[in-house]
Amino acid sequence: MRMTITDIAKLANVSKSAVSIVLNNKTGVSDKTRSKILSVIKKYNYNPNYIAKSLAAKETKSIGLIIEEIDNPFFAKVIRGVYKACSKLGYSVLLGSAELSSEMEAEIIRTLVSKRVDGLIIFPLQSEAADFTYLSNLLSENYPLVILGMVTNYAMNVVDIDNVKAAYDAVSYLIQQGHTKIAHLFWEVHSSHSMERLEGYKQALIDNNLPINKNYIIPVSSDTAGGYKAVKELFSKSIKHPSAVFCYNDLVAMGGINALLEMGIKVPESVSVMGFDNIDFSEYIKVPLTTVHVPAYEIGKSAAKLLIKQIGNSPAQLNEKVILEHKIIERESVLINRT
Amino acid sequence: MRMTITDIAKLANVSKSAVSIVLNNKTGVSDKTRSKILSVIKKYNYNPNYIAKSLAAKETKSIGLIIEEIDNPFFAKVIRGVYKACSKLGYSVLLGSAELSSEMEAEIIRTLVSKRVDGLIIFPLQSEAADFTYLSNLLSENYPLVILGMVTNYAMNVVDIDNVKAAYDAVSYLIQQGHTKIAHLFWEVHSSHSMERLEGYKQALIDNNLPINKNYIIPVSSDTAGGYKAVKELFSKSIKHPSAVFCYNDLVAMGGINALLEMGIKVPESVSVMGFDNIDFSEYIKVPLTTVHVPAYEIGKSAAKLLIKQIGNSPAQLNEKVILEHKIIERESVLINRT
DNA sequence: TTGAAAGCGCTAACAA
DNA sequence: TTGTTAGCGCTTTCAA
Repeated sequence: MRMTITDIAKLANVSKSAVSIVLNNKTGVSDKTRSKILSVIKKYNYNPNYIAKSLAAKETKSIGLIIEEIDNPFFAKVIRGVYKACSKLGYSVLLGSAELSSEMEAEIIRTLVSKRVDGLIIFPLQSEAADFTYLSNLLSENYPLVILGMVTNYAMNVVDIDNVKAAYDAVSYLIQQGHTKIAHLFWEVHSSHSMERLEGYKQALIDNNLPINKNYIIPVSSDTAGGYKAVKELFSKSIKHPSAVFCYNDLVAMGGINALLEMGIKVPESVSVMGFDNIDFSEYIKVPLTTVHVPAYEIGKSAAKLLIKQIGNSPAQLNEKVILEHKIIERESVLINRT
Repeated sequence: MRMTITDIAKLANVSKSAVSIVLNNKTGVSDKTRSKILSVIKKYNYNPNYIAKSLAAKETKSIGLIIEEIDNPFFAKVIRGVYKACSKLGYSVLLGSAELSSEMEAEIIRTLVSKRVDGLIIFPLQSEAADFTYLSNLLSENYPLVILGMVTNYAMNVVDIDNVKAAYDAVSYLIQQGHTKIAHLFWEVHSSHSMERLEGYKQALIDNNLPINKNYIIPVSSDTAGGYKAVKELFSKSIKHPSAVFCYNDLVAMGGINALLEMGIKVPESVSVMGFDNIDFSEYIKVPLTTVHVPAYEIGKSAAKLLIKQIGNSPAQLNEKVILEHKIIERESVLINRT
C-alpha cells in the first residue's frame, strides 16, 4: 500500500500536523524536526495524496481548459500557452474539447466543476438554444472564469484580440490593394469570433462605400475542407467572381487556395486570398499566406495568468478585459497594389 | 455554500448512503426513494464533489497524458485521439508537456501521480542520465501505464507503429526511385523514435549494399527550423551532395524543402525529400510532401483504450504491444523513377 | 430496503 | 514548537 502522512509521522516520531507543515513549506516546526521529516520523506520516496489535500484544503490546483478542436493549430497554440503559464504557477490543466457542440460544452463544464477545478478557461460556443445560461450559473457562483472571446450581456473576464477591428483591418488592407469585390468565408458556427469577423468585414466595406453582396458572404466549416468546398462553388457559379476572398482562418484560406489553383485560377494574380490567425504553417504553403497574426500563445498565457490571479483574488469577481494586438502579415497570397 | 450529499439526504429525508447509491446508479433502493432523491438532486442542481468521491473510492476517473510539445501537429493528433477515447469512456485527461526535458517529465509524472490519476500515457524521453528509472518505479507499483514508443529492458504496454520498419520502408522507397546518396536528418533527442528511425535508415542502406556516409547523418531539432538549418549547411558544404534526404518528421522536411528552394535547388527534380508523420499540412505545402503516414489519432485512441482496460484489469500488469500500420504516401517531393 | 458509522488522507484550529 | 482533534464530502461495510 501507498504511504500516508500518518505513516511518515510515525516513522519520524512526530505528529501528522508537523508533517503537513513541512510538506507545505510552512513555518511552525523546528529545523531539526523539519529535516528529520524531510529525510523520512525522501527515504521512503513519499508522494502526498493531492486528492486528500484538495478535499481538506478546498482547492485542487487544477484548472479546466475548454476549447473546440485540439488539433486545430490555433487552439493547439492556445493550449500550449495556457499549459505553460499554469505549470509555471503550479497548476495542472484538465483538457476539454467541445467539438463544436454546446451541449458537450455544458457537459464538460459540469464534470470539470464536479472535479473541482479551481477555475475555467473557455472558448465559448454560442448556439441560439443554449446561449450562456450555463455560464451564468458559474458566474452567479462566483466561479473563476476566463473567456476566450467576447460575450455580450454578461460581465466576464475575457482575453482575446479585437476581432472586429482585425477583420476590419484585413478587409481595409484588401481594399487598399485595389479590391472592390471581396468575398468573406465566415465560420458557420455562431461564435463570437465568427460574428465579429463578419461584422468587421461589413464595416470595412461600408466605410469604403462598397456594396455588401450577399453572394459573397459564405458560411463554411473552419477547416481546409470548408474553404475548398466554398471556393469551388463560388467560382463555378455564373456570377461576377470576387477578386479577393477574406477567410475566417488560415485553414479555410489554405483550402480555398488549393481549390483556386486546381481550377487554374492564379493566386494572387487572379484572385487574392487573405487568411486569419497566422498559424505556423501559413508561410510554408504553396502561396505563402497573407494573413492577420493572432497571438494565440500569448492569449493562452494571459488567460491562464488572469484566471489564476482571479483564483487568488478572494471572493472578488473580476471583469477584466485583456485585448491583445493583432497584426497584418504580408506574404504572397494578396497581390500588392503597385500604383 | 455548495450542497453536499448530506444536504440532499436531509432534503429527501433519506440517508446519505441512499443518495450515494442513486448517484452511482447502483441498486439497493426502492424506485420510490430513488425518484424522490433524483427530484431533489435536480431541483437543487446538485453537482457531486468528485474529489471527495475520489478519495473515498480511490479512483479519480482521470488519466495523465505526457507528451513533448502540444503544438506539434503530430502530438496534437495524438492528444485528440486520447481525449476522444477517454471522454467516451468517462475519463478526464490531465495534460503534461515535458518540452524535451526528462527532468520535467519526471516532475510531471510526480505531480500527476500525486493527483492520483488512474493511469498514465507517456511519450518517453530517454536521456543518458535519467533513463527509465522513474518509469520503473511506476512499474514496480503496478501503476497503469501505456508508452508511446518502444522501451527496451522493461516490460511495458506500448502503442506505436514499427518505427524501424517504417523508416526502412521509406528509405527503401527512395532507393527504388534510384537514389543512392540519401541523407538522414535525425532527431537529436535520444528518444525511441529517433533511434529507431535512424536504425531503419541504416538497415535499408546496408541491405541494398549502399555505404553509410557519416556526413549524411545529421542531428536536428524536430521542427521546421531544424530542417532548414541542417539543409542549408549540408548543401553549402563542399562534399558530394545527397540526391535525397529522409527527414525525421514532416516539420523537418518542410524546413528542408524551404531551404532547398531558397538555394535554388529544385525539389524533387534536383533533390528529393521524404517526410515522416503525414501531418495534415503536408499536402498543402509548396511541394506536397511524400511521407510515411503515422496514424497519430489512432495511436492516441488505442493508447487510451488500452490504458483504461488496464485500469479496470484488477492488479494485473499487462505487457501488451499494439503496433499500428504505417504507410508510404506518395506525393510530389520525391521524384518517381520512370525507368 | 434502509440508516448509522467508520474511514479515505489530508488540513487547520486549538490545546498543551 | 508540538500534538490532538475535528472535519472536508464522499463510499462502504454492517446492522437493523
